[in-house]
Amino acid sequence: MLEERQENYAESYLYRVRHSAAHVMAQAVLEIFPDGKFAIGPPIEDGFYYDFDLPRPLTPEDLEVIEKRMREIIAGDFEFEKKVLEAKEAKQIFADQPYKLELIEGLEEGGFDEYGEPLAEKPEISIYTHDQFVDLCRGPHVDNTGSINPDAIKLMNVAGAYWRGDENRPMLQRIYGTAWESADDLEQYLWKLEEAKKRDHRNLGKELDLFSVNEDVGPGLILWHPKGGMVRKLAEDYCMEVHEKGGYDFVYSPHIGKAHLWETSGHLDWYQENMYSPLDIEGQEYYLKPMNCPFHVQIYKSKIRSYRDLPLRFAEWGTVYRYERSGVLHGLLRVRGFTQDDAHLFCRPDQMPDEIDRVLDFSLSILRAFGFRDFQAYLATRNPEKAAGSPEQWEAPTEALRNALDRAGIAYQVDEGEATFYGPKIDLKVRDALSREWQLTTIQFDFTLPERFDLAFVGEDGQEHRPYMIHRALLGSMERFMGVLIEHFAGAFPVWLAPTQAVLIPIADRHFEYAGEVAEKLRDSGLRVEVDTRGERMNAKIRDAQNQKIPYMLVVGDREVEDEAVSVRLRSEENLGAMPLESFIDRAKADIRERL
RNA sequence: GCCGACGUAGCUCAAUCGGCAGAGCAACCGCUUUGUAAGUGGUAGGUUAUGGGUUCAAUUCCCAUCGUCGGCUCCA
Repeated sequence: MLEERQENYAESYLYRVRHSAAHVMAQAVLEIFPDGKFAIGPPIEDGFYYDFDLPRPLTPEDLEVIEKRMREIIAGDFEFEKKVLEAKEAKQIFADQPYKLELIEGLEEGGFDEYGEPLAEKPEISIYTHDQFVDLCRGPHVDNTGSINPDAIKLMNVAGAYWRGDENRPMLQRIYGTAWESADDLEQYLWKLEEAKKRDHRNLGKELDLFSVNEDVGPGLILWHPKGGMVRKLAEDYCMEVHEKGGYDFVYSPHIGKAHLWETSGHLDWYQENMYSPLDIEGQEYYLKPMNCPFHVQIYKSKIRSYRDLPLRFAEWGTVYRYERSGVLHGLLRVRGFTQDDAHLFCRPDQMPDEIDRVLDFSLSILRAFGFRDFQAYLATRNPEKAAGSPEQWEAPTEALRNALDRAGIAYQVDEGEATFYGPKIDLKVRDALSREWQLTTIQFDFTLPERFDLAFVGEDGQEHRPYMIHRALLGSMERFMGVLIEHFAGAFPVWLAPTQAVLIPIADRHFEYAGEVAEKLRDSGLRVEVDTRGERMNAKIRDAQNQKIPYMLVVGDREVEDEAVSVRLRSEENLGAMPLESFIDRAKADIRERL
């Protein structure tokens, strides 16, 4: 599905518009900085960029000047002319452009296009010219610069980017721009960005008092406040309940473990750069756990396992700590300490396909319960360059993963050779309300740990056999998942997850007593209720409850006291009017049951 | 980590050329007793992120550190 979309995009008119806009921008930039060097400038989702090596950092004012000049070039209606030439000729044209020369050399050798992407066959070398500007480019472009709509382009921002994405190469300045066919499209896109900003979980986290990060605690470490803590608890309660029903056993493990454990598991070999420095305890080195697997493996190993015991499913909401470079931290989505809804499945080879089916279905049903409908899966297969075990060992699990995906009937793509060395995996992404993709679930085979820890079960034949081990996290991490939930619902959690489900709004002081009684009754029937006893007017209380995205606002005044009723207003602004308390309770319970 | 921008009251933001640090909201104390998105008056709130430097004088200029944001790279 996604792949198709991308293929279509590359052939679309809009793609050519954006590609052309990138060239126009490069011309404008190089007119301002005649000695500037330019690198690559492809269309991307929603726009384009171009990388430059310039004598000074660009400012927002520069962008305005560049954008203005772009409109002049567009108005000039210059033709885009393509010319195919020999590498030698191309090198002469770009003699003082080192990045272009490097690209030409790459093209000459074949194997890579001008964006550094691998190619099947050796490409031709071509240039595109418009006005006075020449760029190495395979196209395609629009016919004339005039085909770009000057009212539908906008330069967005400047950011650093390494040449060829390699941190050992020079840091270039990347200008991001967006381009559309019509001014309306541009406006709509900018609106969507605004909308995304309003939903930003970092802002909502503050406004709804869900969580914070504190400078003194440390970057990438989350403090859950009571409201956010409640949402998280509710999410965890639900998941734990279905895990128990789904045949999982709950285990708990410590936050630290001896160096020897991590040596055995191999983490100190291949994961150490993501691990924090060891603690010294009585002369022994202990590491904060970056993963839960070794502990679960040790629980497996705590006694002799029979084939009759399998499958074993050990689940733990396990908090792990991973070193992330300071620049990549991002709200709840990328943190240094987080809690995985982790589990490890140990099974016999004959049970493996069924286990895979089960866990994939399980994941989908949980994600659906949280309101996600649109899924995209990625099957990562063996990378011959770095893979534990033999190709034959990989076959059955890879097939099982593929079959499970076919049976589940969800869109998936195969990422050939993208697996980690220790086994094939499925990653599951969900699409949110703004149709952005978020990776949540991961289901990974592990060929290495059963070997390293010498895991075994006694078979029917009385002999020792090696179990399969599958690592899986469904929501991924609670922190990241909460961030995704906040953005998906724009903070308006479904009733079953809302930290406060109803707020009672007494109109005057004399209604406080009745409001308190109603609140007690609602709490008795399991609802999470607050009473707003501030000396504010009803209008102000409604406004605040609305901003807090509380599902039900229950106004009580003289009439309601008289009738033993509540007047129900929904956060959708719908006013349901007065109803008997029992009717409201029924309504709320139905909404909760339906997960609305 | 790297490139760039930024850091002022709990929050959102002002402060002209270097010249007494301010507003709205929130909080607190009053008045108001309210019928579906902000009633009203007052009070309090600051080592301008931290440390150093330049200057008669620094929120403002310089340096370092910490942190935040947009990207690169990586990823649950």
